Amino acid sequence: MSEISTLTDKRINQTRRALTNALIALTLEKGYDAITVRDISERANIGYATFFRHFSDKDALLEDVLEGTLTDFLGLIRPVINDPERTVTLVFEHVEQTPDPVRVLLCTRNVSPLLPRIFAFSSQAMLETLTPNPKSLIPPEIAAHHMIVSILELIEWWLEHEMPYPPAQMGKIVNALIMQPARELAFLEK
Amino acid sequence: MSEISTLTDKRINQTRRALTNALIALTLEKGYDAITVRDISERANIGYATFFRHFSDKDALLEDVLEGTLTDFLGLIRPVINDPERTVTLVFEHVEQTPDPVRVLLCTRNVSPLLPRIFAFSSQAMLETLTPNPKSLIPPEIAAHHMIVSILELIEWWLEHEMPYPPAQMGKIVNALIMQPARELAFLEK
DNA sequence: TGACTTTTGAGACATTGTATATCATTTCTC
DNA sequence: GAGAAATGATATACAATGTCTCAAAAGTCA
Repeated sequence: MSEISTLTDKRINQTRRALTNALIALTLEKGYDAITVRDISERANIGYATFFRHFSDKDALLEDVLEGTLTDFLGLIRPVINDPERTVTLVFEHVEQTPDPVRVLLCTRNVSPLLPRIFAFSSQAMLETLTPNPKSLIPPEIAAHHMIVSILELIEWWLEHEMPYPPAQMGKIVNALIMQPARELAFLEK
Repeated sequence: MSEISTLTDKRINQTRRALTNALIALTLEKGYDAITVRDISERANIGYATFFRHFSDKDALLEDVLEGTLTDFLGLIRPVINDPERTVTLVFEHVEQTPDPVRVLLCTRNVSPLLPRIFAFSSQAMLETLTPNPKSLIPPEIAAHHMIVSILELIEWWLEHEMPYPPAQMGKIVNALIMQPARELAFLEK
């Protein structure tokens, strides 16, 4: 009973969604550090004490938001992981559709350990797919790390400049500037 | 009198240096968000109220530390700004000599507006030095931004992996992986 | 060295934010 | 409609911030 209702009760879902939306909105307005649990609960029209019935503190709510955002990304790119340009284009299209959670992700980079773990995981996955060139000057771990992290940097630039180029063009740019050079310099041809 | 002694009184310098060192040490131990003004003043062997005679809050002390660190960097690279490999090598040598303030800089990226401003400034300076290739797929602002930001990413990787390659090699790697491709793709030959 | 100035340490205080507990009320599930 | 669960409102303990005061310590400069 109670185990099922914890998942299905409309009030719970509604409360959590309201808190999530409030956190995202307030973080973009004032910055994550500046907002309080009281701010969040007021914006969400939720009692202050009710917040703590769902999340142990502000950081736990953030984790919840980031986890959803990152899960979306991983599901999106998994099917096309071997086509860099297509992967990057899909990522930018997804950012275009829901920019706010991504903005939150970017401006809370150092708060949560989630992003570093996703980076390490993605780098590892990439190293298992490609064959390092033993004669290369560039260690494969550096090339893999560079490919992963630089994409996020360009997403950040793109969002801060109000998405001046369409996702397909960003896919071409990232591929030419980052993916192709890294693959040619550090790995053997497919 | 008071104006001169404000700058020369040994007690002031000693207090500020102790607070600076305490902030760096505690940030690396527990993370910037987790430390309190009381933590800092206790570690520095300074009275709690004395902290506020020097800095309005924790963030102001951090700004002071970061400003010094960034000023060091800018002074270091200014003379050799047109030689990418040498510039990068010097930067990595400097990080090797004083890694702790750089670690603090990296893990407080989103706290202070200083780093974004330095990035914007450096990108602008780079754009004024190089000639964009009008036929390039890649906008020069993206190439410039990429060159600046990616170096910091590799510094972060290098520090987190305990500096596994010497600065000179990191200079070669960064030049081959980032600087050369960006220059060839987005700018005209010097 | 010695007079004078400035900084410091210690403690009190008001304020703000966190996190928990209680209880009547509302809302959902079955 | 009955019972169970979540919510709102309120009270409370606690931790951290930032300000203030005053006596003691340490510096400056003649």
